[in-house]
Amino acid sequence: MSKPPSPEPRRTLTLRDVSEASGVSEMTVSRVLRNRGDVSETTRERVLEAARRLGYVPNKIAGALASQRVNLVAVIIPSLSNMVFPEVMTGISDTLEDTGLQPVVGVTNYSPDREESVLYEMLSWRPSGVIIAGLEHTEAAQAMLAQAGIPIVEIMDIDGNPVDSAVGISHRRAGRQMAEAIIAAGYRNIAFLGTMMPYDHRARKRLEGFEEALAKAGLVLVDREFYSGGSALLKGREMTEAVLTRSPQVDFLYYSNDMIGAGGLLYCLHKGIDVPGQIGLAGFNGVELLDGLPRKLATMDACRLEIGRVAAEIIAGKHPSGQIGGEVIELFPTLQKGDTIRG
Amino acid sequence: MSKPPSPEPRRTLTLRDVSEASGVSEMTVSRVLRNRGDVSETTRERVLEAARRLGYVPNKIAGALASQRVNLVAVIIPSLSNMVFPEVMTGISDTLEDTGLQPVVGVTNYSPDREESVLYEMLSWRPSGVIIAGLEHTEAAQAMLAQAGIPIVEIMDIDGNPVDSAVGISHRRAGRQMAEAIIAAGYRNIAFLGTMMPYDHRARKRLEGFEEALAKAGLVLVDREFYSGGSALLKGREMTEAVLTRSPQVDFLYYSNDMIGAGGLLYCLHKGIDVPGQIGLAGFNGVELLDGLPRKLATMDACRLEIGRVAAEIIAGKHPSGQIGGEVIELFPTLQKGDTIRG
DNA sequence: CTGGGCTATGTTAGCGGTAACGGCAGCGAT
DNA sequence: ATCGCTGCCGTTACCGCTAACATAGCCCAG
Repeated sequence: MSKPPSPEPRRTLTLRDVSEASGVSEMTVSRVLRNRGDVSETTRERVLEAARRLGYVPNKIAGALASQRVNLVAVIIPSLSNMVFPEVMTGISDTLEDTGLQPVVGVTNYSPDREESVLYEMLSWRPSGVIIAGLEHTEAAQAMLAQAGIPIVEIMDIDGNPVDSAVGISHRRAGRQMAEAIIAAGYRNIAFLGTMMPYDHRARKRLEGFEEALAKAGLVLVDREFYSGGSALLKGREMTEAVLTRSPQVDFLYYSNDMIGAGGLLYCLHKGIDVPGQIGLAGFNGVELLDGLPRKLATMDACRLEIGRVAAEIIAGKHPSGQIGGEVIELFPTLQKGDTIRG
Repeated sequence: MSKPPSPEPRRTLTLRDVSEASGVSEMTVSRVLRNRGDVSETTRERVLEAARRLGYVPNKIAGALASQRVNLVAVIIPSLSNMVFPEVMTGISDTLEDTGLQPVVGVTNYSPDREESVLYEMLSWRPSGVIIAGLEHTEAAQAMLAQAGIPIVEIMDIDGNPVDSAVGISHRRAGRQMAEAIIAAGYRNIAFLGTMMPYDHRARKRLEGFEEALAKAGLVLVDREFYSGGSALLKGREMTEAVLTRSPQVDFLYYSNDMIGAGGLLYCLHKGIDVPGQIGLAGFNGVELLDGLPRKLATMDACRLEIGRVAAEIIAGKHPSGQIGGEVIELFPTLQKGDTIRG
């Protein structure tokens, strides 16, 4: 593989190279490249031409050290492979787009220890802000966030005490609302199917809110089934089969996410079960995927895009509230009954 | 929101703070914190204790500038919201895990210009390597890659000329193979349904290979349908309906990805079409999702995890081939006939 | 023609670390 | 006693860039 005939892969270029090539001081080159300060049009062009010709790429490491400013925003999330966080990312990226800030993602795989170390790693690059999923962190992580001296936004969830700002929905309330809708529709033998991950606090809170509302109506879950890992769609089928076999009296299945709910829905339809007459179904997240299903699954959207958008606005200091930090912004998901809750 | 009662949000800590707190030189602190060089056990502990107590987080910006070493690997991909790149990311992360290297993702949304600017931005942080999707880049991007002086790995595709190394599959060959299997199964009236994105070169190459094999058998596509954006599952349904309405003679539908293929499959099953008797279906990617479908869609896995793994190994300099760079590693996807190709 | 206020550019001093080298005990071998 | 180690730690000189200030023309009011 012969590389293109570059004269010599010489050491990487610096401002000095550009300054020499264009006959001005390094400072002037720096000013041109950052569009800062006054530079005459003719020098500007001479400098730009030289930079382009040499293929100069500025060294942000040196720049950041000198200016004590870093245009990075640390974004720490549990996973990229479900449908929810990529959409949050989209909201963040879109909003950051024209602020000069850039998101840098770290993935924790729902592990608190990994979260701690990812956070440490990212903070060591001195970002201008942190967006981090959830309100539950290790003690050390909490301390780092509190001491960082930069805006912190905890996203997705507001049931707890944020370090600084928070943007999200109340999962407890979401669980409650869904339970109320289900009860109102006349279902009484309700089962829960969800993830077992010990650290998915938001799924846990939804379940808590759900059971709370059931209790208020004098009901308890008739059955529950948990899973971890694997193809969510397939797991949804399997779990549904397991529950329906074990507890034939069940008339409603509440899933902790849409993906397994979709699996359950496909299973029920395949089995010829009357949905929502005989059995009702509901999921959580409001993922786009559902639009393509034979029947629309009842769900609640989690305001993912909006969460990303608002979090980014807070970091960029352009949130309408105008506050400096320490705000808790609650968003309100809407319940979409779809075709799988009767009434 | 009162913060925890930290005595004073004082300026951020430096090595000097730790060195004063532990009564040794900054250099020694640096050595302890990096586990490098000889330090007596007692001083090491004194330093660590002080660092922990103060909550010191090293400044990698300064460190990187001084040492001319950055433990970041730039990963530049078109999207995070389909199922393919997250899995590549997983392969990369897993492999980088114990090398001290850290991936940093940039997303281009399939836009060459955005790719160029993301690349520029990332190179300005002087990463130790670049993993970038595809072989097609703007001229400027090509130049930057060639000049960067660090290992570059272009992933997913090997039908073209890599700047340095490449890891991927031949999409042209993949398209050909699928066509051959379809023809061998006796289908003759074949339609293509896929993405319209002008910059999805890999989908384009698959289609090219596909048509090439058809031609060799004296066949041409009976129909074709393109889309962009929206819920892939839903689009799959809609496109399938459109094609079947327009060209009732069609007996095979080749989709450019599994997601729209799944939508098509659900549509066909819903319409009571005999699959694979009356109509056969095939997708591409081998996503886990398919496992949960009522019938398994024929597909070809794209070796996503493996691609990520190998790319990361090359960057980390621990690929078995032992070469320094400039290698092209072709992986071979396997065709899974599933339940949607007869025979 | 002179001082003040531009504008366009250069100079100086770090930013917070680390590479490279230097120094100095302590200690066994000669 | 001398030498040469090795183990531990400090000093010095940057890394490549930018904030802050200094400087040099230049124009115009007084």
